[in-house]
Formats: sequence, C-alpha cells, structure tokens
Amino acid sequence: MDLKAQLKAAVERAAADLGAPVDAAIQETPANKPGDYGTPAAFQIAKALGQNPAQVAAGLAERVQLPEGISRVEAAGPFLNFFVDVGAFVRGVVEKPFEMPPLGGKVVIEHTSVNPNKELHVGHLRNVVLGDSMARIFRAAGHTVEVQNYIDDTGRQAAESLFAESHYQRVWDGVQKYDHWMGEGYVRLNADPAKPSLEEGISAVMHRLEAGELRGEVEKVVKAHLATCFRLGARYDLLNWESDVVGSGFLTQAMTILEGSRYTTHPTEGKYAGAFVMDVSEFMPGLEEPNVVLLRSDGTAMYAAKDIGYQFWKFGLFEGMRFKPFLTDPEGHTVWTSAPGGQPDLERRFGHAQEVINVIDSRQDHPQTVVRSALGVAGEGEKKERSVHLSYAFVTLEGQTISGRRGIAVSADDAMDEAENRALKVLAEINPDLAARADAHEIARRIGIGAIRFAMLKAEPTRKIDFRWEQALALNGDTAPYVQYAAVRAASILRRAQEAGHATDGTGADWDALADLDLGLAKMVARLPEVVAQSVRVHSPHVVAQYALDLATAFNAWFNAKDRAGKPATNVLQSPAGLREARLALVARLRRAFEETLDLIGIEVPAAM
RNA sequence: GCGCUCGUAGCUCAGGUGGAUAGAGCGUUGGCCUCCGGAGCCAAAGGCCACAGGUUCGAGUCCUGUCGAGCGCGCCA
Repeated sequence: MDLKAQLKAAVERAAADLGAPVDAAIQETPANKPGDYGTPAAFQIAKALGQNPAQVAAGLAERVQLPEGISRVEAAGPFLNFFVDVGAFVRGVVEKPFEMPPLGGKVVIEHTSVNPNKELHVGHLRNVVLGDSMARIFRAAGHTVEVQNYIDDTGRQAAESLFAESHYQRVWDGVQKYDHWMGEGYVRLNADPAKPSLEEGISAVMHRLEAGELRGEVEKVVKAHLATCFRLGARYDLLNWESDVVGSGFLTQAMTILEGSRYTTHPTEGKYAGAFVMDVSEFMPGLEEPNVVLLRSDGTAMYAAKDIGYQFWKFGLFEGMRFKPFLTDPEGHTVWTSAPGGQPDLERRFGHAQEVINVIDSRQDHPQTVVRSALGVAGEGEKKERSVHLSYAFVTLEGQTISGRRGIAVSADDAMDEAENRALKVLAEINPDLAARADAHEIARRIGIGAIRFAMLKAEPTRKIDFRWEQALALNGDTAPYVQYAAVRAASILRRAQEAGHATDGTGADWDALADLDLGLAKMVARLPEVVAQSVRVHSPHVVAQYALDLATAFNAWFNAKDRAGKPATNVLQSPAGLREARLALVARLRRAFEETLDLIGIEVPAAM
C-alpha cells in the first residue's frame, strides 16, 4: 500500500473514532503551505458533528496514527497536514519500481483505420498517436490490449484510386512511396471535369472490390500506410478488412440478435415501411428522430449496421472470422489480418474484449453513439457502458479544412521528414560535435518524431488542433524535446558519476542528508502510478504528456536550484559523500521515470542532445 | 430547429472524486555559465476562469439559463 493510501486509511480511522466516517481525500499540499500531504476531511467531519472544522482538525491531529515514513502531523486551520520523513520517503521512491496494481480485462483499441486509397495526412497523425498512446498506457496499467486497424477495402475512395490507375493508364515507377502515388491518381480523378461520366467504371471497380478480386492491390496501399505508422512508432495486432467483416456474416448475426429486441421493428407502413428499424430513444434521449434504419426496404444494409456487427464481434457476441499473419513489424511481432482463406480463431485469440475503445474523430460522435446504443438495444447494458468512443477534434491545416480529395493536405511522411530535418539542423547549430557523430540521424529522428507525437497529444482530445509547422515541430517550451533534454541531462550526471567511480544504486547513500529540494523531486516521481490510473480513467493520454512536462520542469528547477548565497544547492557530484550517493540514486530513479513516462506516449530518449 | 463539444493571461493550453493565494508554454521586459550540458533556470508584467442565477462551509470544477464558437443531425459511406 502506498503512502497516500496509508494516510487515507489513517485519517478515516481517526474520523471513525470521532464518530464521523468519511471518504478522506489525500492531496499534496500547495506550495507555501506547511506539510507534504494534507486532507480537508475535517470539513466533512465538522459538518456531520456540527462542530468547528479547525477544532476537528486539531482533534484529528491528536488522534491519528502516523504511518511509517510520516514524521509528524499538524492542523493548519481546518486542514490536516502531514510531514514526511525526507530520507525515508526518498529512499522508498528510489527503491520502488514503477508498477500498477494489476487490472484485469482485455481491451480492444481500434485506431488508424485510414481509407486505403491515399497517403496519410497530418490529421491522421492525431488519430494514430492517440490510439497508440492509449494502447501503451492501458498495457502499462495491466490490461491485455489488442490494437485493431480497420481497412475499408470496399469503399468508394479505394475504388476511385484504383479506377484512376487504369483510366489514366498510370504506371508506378517503383520508387515513389506507393500510397502517395495512388493518391495522385485519386486527386487527379476528382479534379477531372469528366468525372461524372465515369461513374460506371468506378462502380465496376467497387463490385470487383466487394468480390475480393483487388485485394492484392489494396494490400499494397495498406503496407505503405503501415510503413508510415511504424515510423511514427505505432504498432498493431490485427487488421480487420471490411470485406471480411461482411463476408464473415457479422451483419446477419448482429441483425439476428437485434431482431429479438423490443426496440426493433419492421414497420409495414409510414416512411419506414419495409425497412428494419431500431428505436434508440431510450439510450439517446432528446433526438428529434429516434429511429435508425439498419436494413433498407430493399434489404441492403446501412453502413451503421456493418459498424454494429463489427462492434458486437469485438465484444465476442459471435465468431466466424478467419485470420492469417500479414507481416512482421519492426520489433519482430506478427501483425495478423482477417482473410477469407485464413484459419478459424479456435483459441478465441482475437476480439472478446471487456472494453472497446474506438479512436475516431468527433464528426462521428452521433454514429458512434448509435453503435454504442445498439449494445443497449441488444440487452448488453454492461458492454454498452464499456464501449468507448475516444472522440477528438479534427485537425485543420493553417486554418483550412484538410481535404485529401482536393489535395489540401500535408502528408504525414512529409511532416516527419521535416521534423527530423529541423531537429538535425538545430543539433548542428547548438551542438556541432554531436551533429558530426554517427548517430546524429538517430538522435534527430527521436527528437523529430517525439516533437510530433507530443504536439498531437499534449492537449485534451476535444481541443481543436490547427497544424502549423512552427508549433507542431517546436523544439522549445511545452514539447517533447524539452522533456528529452531533461532526461539526457539526468543520464549525463549518471555517466559522469560512473566515470568518477561513484555508486548510483544507493550504495553508501546517507538518506537523511537529503533536503526538502530533493524531496520535491521524489514526490513528483511518486505520482506516476496515479497519473497512469487517471489517464486510463479519462481515456486520454494528455494526462501523461502533462505529467512528463511536470517531471522535466521539476528536474530542471532542482538542477538549477541556488541557495541563499546564490550558489548551486543541489550539485550532485560536488555533494558530500553520502548525500552524493543518495542524490545519484534519486537521479537514476528519475531517469527511469523519464523513460517509463515517455514510453507511455511512444517517445524515445536520445543518447545525447 | 434539435443534439454533442467547447469558452481560463495578447496567443496556445493545464488545472484527480468540488478544498488552501488559478498554473505552464509562446510572445514582451530584465537577470543567470568560477558550478554536474543554456534545447535550460530565475524574476517582472499580464486573469470579473464568457455572462447571470443556483447548490455548498467552500465552485474554474456541479445544476439551470443566456450569449458566443466548432461539429453533427440521409432508407449516404
């Protein structure tokens, strides 16, 4: 049990003794307030007992049993504040690895799901980075995570790009990135005044796609997409193809389940005559039109019905899909794909989620709520509650709406190229020796990709992002390079200590020599598990990104701290023996915290900067 | 019209289940290398937390309303 949990229990016991059981909140005391952790519990107790909060706090202070590691308690007016034993606390933090109480349950996260007809643009980056970071965070929190990427291989967009290829007799030179090349045909077709007369040909391609005849063509685009996503650091477990979702009978099975619901009907008259309709008003109050058409009166399926079938499958409501390995990712893990000729999933390896997170932009809020409601309609109330739409605001480009069709976009590949180039340029300016090293490109890669990822997730997903080079690729301020720099600095201290023969593992440490400055840093490190828990709770990685900044700020402030005489107050290597080893151990733990935290959002620490 | 999301410093954003004097970055101004890395640190200036009510011992946070912004509302995908 960690310290805060122990404090909470202690306060609650004391409150119970006073005759007023409470749910005590333990929080860090604000700067300039006495103590390290405190609770406003006296307010609640005073109210229950009809007494003065300050007196209650004083009473609690006398009564509360201090857990180990707490040196004293003090009532500050109505607040009850605890002072930690500095040496014991820091030692505890240093010796305790990052770990989370294991959470059970499998989580399926769907992200990316980019139409396979054109290269990714900067707007897609947000989706990929959000989804990939959530996957990392949920894994760290102890969940089993399966990342799925939905391939819409029967859609109009894929058909148009493939049609353009033959219509314009385009030939790929084998050099240009394949998805970019396909995208050019798509843009050309949509700028072609003759396009309205080409519908027949496009339609024919759609039929061939549905028949699975062009799977190989689509796969080439998908592989090009994955190259982009891998470069960003994203990883996948399974590709689900729309044609397979349909071909596996998910639609039929889902409709069979919904047939049994009292919320679905086959109206025989009125505007929905002949259709299969779902009434979602109980799950989506306030709608003008509570009915959702699932099957048209001609028997064909609405898109929503396919989505519902897929979502039902993710939760394991039925089986029927076949799978085979698709390719190997940069870490050597196999990415699987649905496939007509694959093997049945006898071990129930895929799907069967306890929770499903769909990363889709906020324009899909309404359709996603319909999909979610369908679980309620099917009588799966618990699964409905654990069906999460991670909704984010669509990215604009210099104030303009991004449009792949009209070619108004900056590609994800170009953005990453530019980010790495800028990082390399800055490196050459401020650290020419480093820029001449053999690993300069790897350093620039980590900085550039880190900067982009961080820019895409440091704010809440509901925030609009207007992509501008200067801020997306900024290397100062609230950015990944700021955090990376702090981590590199920490490593630099450790390296020099090792060169000088000092222990960095706490051997020979005099913990009691540590000061309040050091304590502040240790308290920041200790927050990581709570941060992860909160990120999981709110389904957003921005919490982790903000924490990474806090960690770096705390370290930089500590690193530069001056005493009253204006001399460095925390110089590790020049600290007296004992204190030096304690501080080195703290820096070593902090360095790990940087790596652990940045890894949660898919950012790597460079060897040097 | 209805629904969803949002409104915090000049700009971009943080702000655990409501708790102590609302915090960062960018920009502006002024400082800091006799000291482990200046992509850094310190300081100053900058706030009716959109507005009005309400709940509460306590509201940036919860509720209602108003104003403003974005998005969505098809037997399309």
